[in-house]
Amino acid sequence: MPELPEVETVKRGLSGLIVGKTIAAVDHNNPKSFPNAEADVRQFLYSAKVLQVRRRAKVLIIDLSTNYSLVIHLKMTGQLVFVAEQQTGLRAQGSGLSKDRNNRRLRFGAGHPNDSLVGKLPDKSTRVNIEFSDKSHLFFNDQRKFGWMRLMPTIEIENLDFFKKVGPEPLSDDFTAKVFIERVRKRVNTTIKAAILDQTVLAGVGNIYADESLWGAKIHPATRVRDITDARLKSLHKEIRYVLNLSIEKGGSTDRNYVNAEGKKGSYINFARVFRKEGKPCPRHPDTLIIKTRVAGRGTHLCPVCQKV
DNA sequence: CACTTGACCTGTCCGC
DNA sequence: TGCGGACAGGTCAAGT
Repeated sequence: MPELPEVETVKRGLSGLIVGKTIAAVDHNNPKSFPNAEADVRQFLYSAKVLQVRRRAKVLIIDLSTNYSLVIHLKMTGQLVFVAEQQTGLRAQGSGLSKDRNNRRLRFGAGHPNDSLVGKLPDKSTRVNIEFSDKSHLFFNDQRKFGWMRLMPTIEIENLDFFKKVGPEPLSDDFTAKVFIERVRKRVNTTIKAAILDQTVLAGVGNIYADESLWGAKIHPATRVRDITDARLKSLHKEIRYVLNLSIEKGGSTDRNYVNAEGKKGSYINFARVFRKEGKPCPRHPDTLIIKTRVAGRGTHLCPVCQKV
């Protein structure tokens, strides 16, 4: 599920919600989702204070006062949701929950657009339940169990294989068109979609923003990198930064599972031009319909008129 | 080495 | 309704 904008949105939300809190207890039920031994959990997690929340690529890092960190990858269906102490009538602002005249929370059935997970957790997808000393909770939910949360010394994070190999942050000032073109050209013989999905080329782009940026740059996702001009790649660089920034502004994309730190959905999907728009008109060519095909083993959306191989 | 394909899981949706 | 198969936003390992 979550790509860079979704993870960034969770990071920003969590920063304002858990920094300064002290961990009091931790529950976990699946070694794939949370592999650490109990002894380490007790020693480095219990009584630890949250110092800061960071993001690198699609990975979240919660730094603790014990010089340990929680490193989290949400993969396809992971969620990190904070729930304040008591769900009383007067809740913290911005929770996204609808309320009736008496300021009580309204109940919604599953799938309602205004539905929220807050008040329903933990549930059967909860893999880790962190309780803070003020009785608030941070839940790590993950339906498909692809994601993970692990406790490790802060200083060792950079030595993880993933961090040693991962490419530059696409929204950093250093990530110029020149840098992008140099890196993407190392993947001469593959398709441009596979190249920008490759986290060692650049960090953070997943299936949604790959399709969205390729449409923006008018490049067919199956085009071989060697067949694309520098001018087109320069345009793609700009589009990648544009769609990522726009999505962060909209709180990310909720296609199925994604929710932010308050259990609320993102709205980028409402602004998408091609992703999940198969059968809808292309914004540039209202007479042409967006099609869905398969490129780089992934569902791929494109306009057959403005994106030619 | 560069590149592609399946595996990891659970849930949902679609066609029969 | 039930059942089988395809598919879902990400990475890896194993294959060519």
